[in-house]
Amino acid sequence: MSTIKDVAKYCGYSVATVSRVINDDPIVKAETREKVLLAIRALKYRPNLVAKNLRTQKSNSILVMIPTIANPYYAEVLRGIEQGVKETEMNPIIGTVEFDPKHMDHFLELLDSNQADGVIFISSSITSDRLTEVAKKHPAVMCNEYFDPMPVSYVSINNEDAAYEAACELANAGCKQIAYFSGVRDSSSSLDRSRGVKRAEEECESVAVSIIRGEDDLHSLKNKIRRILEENPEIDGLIMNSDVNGSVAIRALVEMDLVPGKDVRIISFDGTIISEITTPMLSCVKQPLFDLGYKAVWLLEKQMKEENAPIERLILSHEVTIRET
Amino acid sequence: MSTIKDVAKYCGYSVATVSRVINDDPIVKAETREKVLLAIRALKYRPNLVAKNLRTQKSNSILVMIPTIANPYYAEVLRGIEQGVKETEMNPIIGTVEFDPKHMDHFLELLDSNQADGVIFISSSITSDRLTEVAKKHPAVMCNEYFDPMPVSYVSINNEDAAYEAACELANAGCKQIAYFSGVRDSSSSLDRSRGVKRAEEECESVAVSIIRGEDDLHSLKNKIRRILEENPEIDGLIMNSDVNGSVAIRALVEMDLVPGKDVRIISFDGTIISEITTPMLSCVKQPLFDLGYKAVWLLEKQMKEENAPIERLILSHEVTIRET
DNA sequence: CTGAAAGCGCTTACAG
DNA sequence: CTGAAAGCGCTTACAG
Repeated sequence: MSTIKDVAKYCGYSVATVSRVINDDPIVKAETREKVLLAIRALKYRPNLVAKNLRTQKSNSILVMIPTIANPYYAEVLRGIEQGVKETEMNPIIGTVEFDPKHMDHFLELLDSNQADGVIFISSSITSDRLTEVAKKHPAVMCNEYFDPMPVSYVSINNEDAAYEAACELANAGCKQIAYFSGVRDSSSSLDRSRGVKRAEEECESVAVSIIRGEDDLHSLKNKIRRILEENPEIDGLIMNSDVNGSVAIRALVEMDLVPGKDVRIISFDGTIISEITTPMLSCVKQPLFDLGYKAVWLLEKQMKEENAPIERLILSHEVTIRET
Repeated sequence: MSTIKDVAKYCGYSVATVSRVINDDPIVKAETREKVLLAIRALKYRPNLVAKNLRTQKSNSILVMIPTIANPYYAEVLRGIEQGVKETEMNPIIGTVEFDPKHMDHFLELLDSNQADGVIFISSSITSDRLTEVAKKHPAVMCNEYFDPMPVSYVSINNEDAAYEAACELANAGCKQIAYFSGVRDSSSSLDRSRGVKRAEEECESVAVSIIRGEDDLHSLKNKIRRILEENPEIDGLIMNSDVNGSVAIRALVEMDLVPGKDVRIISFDGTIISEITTPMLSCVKQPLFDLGYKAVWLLEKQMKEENAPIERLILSHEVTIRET
């Protein structure tokens, strides 16, 4: 590989001038630029970004922490992040936590060892304490979750409204008794959604809502749904906190000889591809996943540009999509 | 952030000695090591890996090219890659091509600009010509696909055998007329699978097999399946080249009032989570996705260690899992 | 066993 | 408008 020195020698200018050409410094004479460019092409020169990063004390990378990659939900958010990052010529380093704090520490090291300039935490990929610690030293933003009150920018949908609307939608379709299966952990989104379904219960007197804690694995969840449904045959509406869990609800119903969308309606959160490949297709609360990721990068950039940039809270709009359940 | 110089000053040794301690050089006296370690802890020193990388002329990162992240199939392979990479203390840089050559070039630049030391191409994330070019300059391996003959290591399952077994499985279950829906592009796996189903047709005289080219989007595929099934009502077995496409087959059957797994059997490739969340659950050819990724890293490491390491072709074993279709 | 010094490939104030 | 030189934070042959 040729270096900047080789280029300088080849075209007869100094490395300083070559550097200026590479960095589009308008101060260099047009004629000089041409000659340097010619040399660069002739030698197939590529700047060594490691050297540049060392010199400029930036890594040009941001860390993206996600709970797990094995979920189309996060994949879609990542696509938005990649788009955002690309526009700023940075590289994303994807850290999949897989619910293991050791993994998290491993990735957060990258911030301290100058391999990443900032970090985006997607969903519940970090604890409140740990975030406080990290955010003190490095630019950080949250995506899809938040800790209140904490001086960290975030982007999310309004989960309370979304859950409220989902419950109203079911009520309008004639449901009298709705069960909301929440997440397993008390995340902000989970709590907000609970608040939303409760508000729906208060506002429309025709409907009753119960909140049920979910299960981590699909099989336990399916059994739990069946049990709840057997014990409460009056339940005719289900709100599931993810599309995968929505698919589990379909299965539970089918096993009980109930028809999803007829005997029991289902609305699931997220609107990933999962909600489109089930039969029947899941009605869902569509989150703007791509945009959530994209905006997270945008927020992070602001934090990285200014030392004391103001904290921002961004709420994107969702959409309740009624399909076949 | 403190640097190696600060540490040296703090403990009274030279930066050279501190460097040796950091790198576990056994030559330093135990007593010295202790004192240096104390200083490192006192100053919360973290080595700047960018500097180290520049000095040692390695990036400590490998590039992982995938067609798209929005697919549980690739997500699972990535998990294996992450595991492998972690064990070698490298970082993966994930490049999602999204079927856009511009994206690919963007990521391949990382190799030339010293930000990555080697590259793994997952599935059909590159063309044969481009790979030849890249492999000349950088360590490279392929995962799940291959180009023959080409001096590049790869890891894959035996797709021909897998498709053969899937077809035999359907034949044993009583199917007389099988349709194999292949991929849209002529990848090695697609071709090998076609060969496999043809071999099954030759060997068991009781069954006929037709090969049908798939469609890129789900809706077109569903319509195509319906059309084929309407024109050929004797078809009683379907082999789909992905779980997502398997789910589309389920939907097509249900819309035609056919019962998946009874009127028409389905075996889909891959065995991702998708195959577990459909109702009925898809029978499938389970690929060792995690191991495929893990072994790809292992192969790449060998290529990176030695300039002229021999080319290896690794075939991992698959498994036909019969569930409800 | 330890240290002084060169050097990895860049950028950037400073001088001219 | 261009160049000489310092320096980013490390590693490593070499000398002692």
